[in-house]
Amino acid sequence: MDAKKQALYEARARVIKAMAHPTRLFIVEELSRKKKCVCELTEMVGADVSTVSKHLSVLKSAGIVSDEKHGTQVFYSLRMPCVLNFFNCVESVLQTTAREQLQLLKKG
Amino acid sequence: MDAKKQALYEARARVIKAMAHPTRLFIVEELSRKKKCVCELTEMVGADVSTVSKHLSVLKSAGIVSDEKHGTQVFYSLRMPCVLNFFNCVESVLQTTAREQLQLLKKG
DNA sequence: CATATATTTGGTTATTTTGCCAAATATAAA
DNA sequence: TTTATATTTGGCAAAATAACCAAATATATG
Repeated sequence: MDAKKQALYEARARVIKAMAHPTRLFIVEELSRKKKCVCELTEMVGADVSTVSKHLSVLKSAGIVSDEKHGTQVFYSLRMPCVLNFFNCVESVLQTTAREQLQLLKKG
Repeated sequence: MDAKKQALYEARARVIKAMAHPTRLFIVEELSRKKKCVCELTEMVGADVSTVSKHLSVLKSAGIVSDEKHGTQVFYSLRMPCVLNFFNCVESVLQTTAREQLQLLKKG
């Protein structure tokens, strides 16, 4: 794999890696409903504010969410709703795997 | 976030995390064309066989690829082609971000 | 059975990621 | 300006990842 191709796949991986965390997936799904401030998300996630803030910064750096300041609060919103398409496929993967496991158990 | 929800998002994250590596993205795209043995992929990737084998095992554990043995070779194929949908969105994210950067540079 | 080829597994080291705490910033209100 | 609230940043320790080498396994062939 040459350097150019390598760079391309690294760029792609960076975006996907930004989604690859339970908390960040949760945040993305919540933001798909409605923009929310850090404090709301912190409350929902149930982790330290600084932790949630850092997760948001990962998503922002990847270009997945955007932020806007209103007074002292910062509201985040989903900038690329197409990432929601991931969920459908992920759900299929999980279901297919689960069904297959079930089959194996029946047969075994 | 209660334990049940936590578990759900962890399961989802496991699938996405399996994709979140440049080499694995490359492998997935190659397998979308045609099933390939470990030796072929190793050649294309240009890393140690053991490294490629481990990447394949990550993809397999996540349910994204499947394998079949023919003699001494193991052929991997894409089990869930829907993961290819990820690429479109990832490309959009990269493009949107790049265009925005360009705008900022023009204005600045 | 011995040999050669393909793949996986175990082990080690280096790097990255995560999460929390404490401290720094920013903004609004008293 | 002081105070209170919201958010980000720096730093540290624990955990997870990644890559390579060496060794183990499996399968075909001489």
